[in-house]
Formats: sequence, C-alpha cells, structure tokens
Amino acid sequence: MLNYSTSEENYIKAIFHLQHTDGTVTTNELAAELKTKPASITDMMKKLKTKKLVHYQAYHGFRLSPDGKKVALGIIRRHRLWEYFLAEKLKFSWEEVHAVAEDLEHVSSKKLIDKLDEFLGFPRFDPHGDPIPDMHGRIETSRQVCLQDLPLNKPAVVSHVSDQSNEMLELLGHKKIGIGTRLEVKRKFNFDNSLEIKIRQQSPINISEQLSKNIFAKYDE
Amino acid sequence: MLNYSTSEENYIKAIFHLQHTDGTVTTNELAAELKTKPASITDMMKKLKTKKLVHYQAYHGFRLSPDGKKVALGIIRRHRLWEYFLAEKLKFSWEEVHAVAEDLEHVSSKKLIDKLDEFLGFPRFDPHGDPIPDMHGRIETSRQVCLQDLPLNKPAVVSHVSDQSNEMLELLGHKKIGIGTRLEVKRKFNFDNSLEIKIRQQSPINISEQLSKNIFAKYDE
DNA sequence: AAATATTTTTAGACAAACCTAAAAAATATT
DNA sequence: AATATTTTTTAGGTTTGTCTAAAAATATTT
Repeated sequence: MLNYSTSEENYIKAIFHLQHTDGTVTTNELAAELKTKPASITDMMKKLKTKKLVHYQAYHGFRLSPDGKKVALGIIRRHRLWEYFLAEKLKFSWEEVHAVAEDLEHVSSKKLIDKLDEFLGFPRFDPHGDPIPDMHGRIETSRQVCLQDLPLNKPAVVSHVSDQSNEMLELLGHKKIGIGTRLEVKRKFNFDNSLEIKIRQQSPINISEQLSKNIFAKYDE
Repeated sequence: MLNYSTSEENYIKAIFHLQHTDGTVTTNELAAELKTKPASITDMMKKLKTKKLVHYQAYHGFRLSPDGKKVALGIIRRHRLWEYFLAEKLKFSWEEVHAVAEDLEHVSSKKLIDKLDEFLGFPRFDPHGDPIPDMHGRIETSRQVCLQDLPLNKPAVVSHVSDQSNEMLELLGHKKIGIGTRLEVKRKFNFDNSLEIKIRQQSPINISEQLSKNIFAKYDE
C-alpha cells in the first residue's frame, strides 16, 4: 500500500468520520472539522480525486472510494491501537490518549502496527469503546452493550430489550424508549447506579439501574 | 521547551552526531549525512542560527549552541527509548529498530516519553549499547565494557587493561594495542570466543578470548 | 603570490499545504 | 421565476523545505 502525507491522512480520516452520519460530505463540513478554510478543502479534494481515494464532483460533495476507505481504516487501526497502548500500558488517562494518538497514528510502518497489535494481545476495542480494525481492515461494525456499560456521551441506538413484560414495556413507553431510539448516557450516579440519559431533541431523563440492565444498545457512529 | 519541525530535528540530530568526531561541522559533511544538497544546509543553518540553536558564521562551519545540544539530547532520548521499546517489547530485531525509531522520535509529547521511560523501567542503554539521556538531558558519556561485550562494528577506544603482567604487555605490544587505541570488533567466533578486531588503518587481527577478557574499552561516538 | 580547484553561499524556482478575496454555482426566499 | 443568500471554486499569494545554476569565498597547488 502506498504512503500518504500527514495532511492527506487527516483529510481521509475526517471524511470517514463525517460519512458515518451523512452519506456525502460537504466542503464546509470538512473545513469546520479540520479547522481549515473551504478553499483548502477544494484543493485537497482535487488531489485525493486524482489519487482515486475520493469520489468528488465539483459543487456536489464527496465521499471515500473503496480505496479511500481502506486507507481510512488503516489510520483508524493505528490510532486506536496507540490509544489502547497509552491507556493500558503507559497508564494515560482516558481523556489524554486521543491527542497523543493523533501524532502516533501517522507513523505508518505496517510491521510496527502488527507487532504492536500482537504485543497488546489483539485488543478489539479502544479505551473509548470504539472497535479496532484488524490487520486486513475488518472492523466490528457495532456490538451490543448494556446501557450500564455504555461510555458517557457516546451516541448509541437501542437495539434490544431483554425483559418483554407488560410492566417493562409500560415503563419504556412512558420514557419514550424503544428499539431504534438514539440516546447518550450523560451521567452515572454511583449511589444507586441510576443513569441520566439524553434522547435526541428531548430533555434528559433518569432511569434506574434495574431498567438500564435490560436495555441494550449499539454504538452509533 | 519549544517545538521543532521534523526537518529541523533531523538537522540538529545530524550535527550532534557529526560533532562527536569533528569539533565543527561543515556544509558538505552535513549535506552528505542528510542526503540533501549543500544549498539546503546553508538555508537551514541560517534558520537555526536565528533560533539560537547553532553557532554559525558563513563559510566557517557550525556547531550546536548549548540550547541546540539540549534539543539534540531530547531527540536522541526519544529515539533510543523507542529503539529499546521496539527490541524489548515488540521483539524487533536489532537491525530493524533504527528505521522505525527515526519516525517515532519526532512525536514530541514530553509526557509520552517520560511515561514510556517509566514503563520500560528506565533503561540506560539502547539495543545498540548507546546510552539513553534521562529526562533532564543527562547522558552517560561512556562506560567501560570488556571487548567481549562490545557490539559488532561499534567504534570504541581502549581505556583499561586489567592484567599488567609482562606476558600480557608483550602480547599487547605485538598486536599494537594500548590505552587510547581505536578499534571495532568485526566478528565473533562462537567456537572459541575469539574476536576479529580492526584497528584504524591496519588490517584486521584476531585475539583470543583470554586476551579480550582483559581489555576494556569505551564507546567512541 | 598567482592560478586553480574546492567549498559555500546567493539567487531564483518549485511543490505541498495553507491562506484571502473575488467569481461562479447551487440553494433559498419572496 | 427572479432575486438574494449561501456554498464552493478559482486565482493568486505565503511559508517551509527542497532544488539547480551561478557567484563568491576559501583552500590548494605550482
């Protein structure tokens, strides 16, 4: 696989992340994400187009090509493995790992990364709960976790409820929670393990430990 | 401490290494070392001079200022810690570590390096036997090792002989080895632990295990 | 010490990655 | 549908780090 500059890699990674929400990404969106000016985006998109990493038609946004996606997954693999290393081995705190991994991810020796992966015991999720692509670029699309295990502020979609009793469904109906509901856990109260959750376009609500243990969600990236 | 570009760092590091042999470094020397053209060296020296990292007078070579030396030791610390990590933890072979460390050394988070140092148990020498500067830039200037323990092809200076008998001195005289003799161990024969050593401007000679165990040398960088 | 050779610097050019300001295209509003 | 607004692109400029070719300084040779 070819080698790309740090700038190119940052653009590719940012497009990958924005694509998750949106199908196609716009110039202004990407400029905001990367804190550059729209003109710089246009320049880089022309370049990435000639390298066949993005599909791009002037004035009509862009998205990664299959090759571009492969490159993106490689970068994300490096980033998340380093995050895991920093948190697990060097005892960095959860919040500190991202910034350092931003630099380390651009060191592109494949052997380094595959050996690091092995050293770490082939971890499947980084410290934020995000899945780590394997050496072939395969990535766990999402996994179901109980609301109690969801990291704070991580967008997720309710995918399963284990108790289907009338009482449970009544409560879920009242709280306006169902399969497909998008939510984030905002706070966790250690006293009774109750959670404050935020459903899109609603004000935050509280749910008990008992309820939360019966609700499962997938990360929504 | 300020931050320097990858290019600046590579120039500073190269000057540091060339200074060891020579007091002051010349434009052509550095161009050869960095595989760039002399004109590029002049450009960069002007820049490093304004940043007070080198002493430089047009046409009269250059050397690192005290600040420049501090920066160099920081880079060398990062490089050697990563080499140690790659060899010790990721099981890279001796020869492979250098190239990968060339990239990793430019990730400049001080916290990362100090935590890596701690994780590795504060190693004092990298896999090539070179000393690792500590977090204050202090570096073991050299250490005495027995010829048997000298890495292959590592320039060293004879610093001590433990047996001072006439027989020993006779042999040393014959082999033209004395305190201050500069040599490199070129091969090691496992059969009898004899060594093939090369003294500057002479053809290689062989010395027995018994003799080698009584000769001590310091790395000559 | 003058002539020649080598080394180093200057002058000007180029690519990458960014910028500002103006022009063009697409979208929204009335 | 015409106009106004927003978005995107183009045109041209800047900085960093490189280059080539020519000029200047230093070193060597006779």
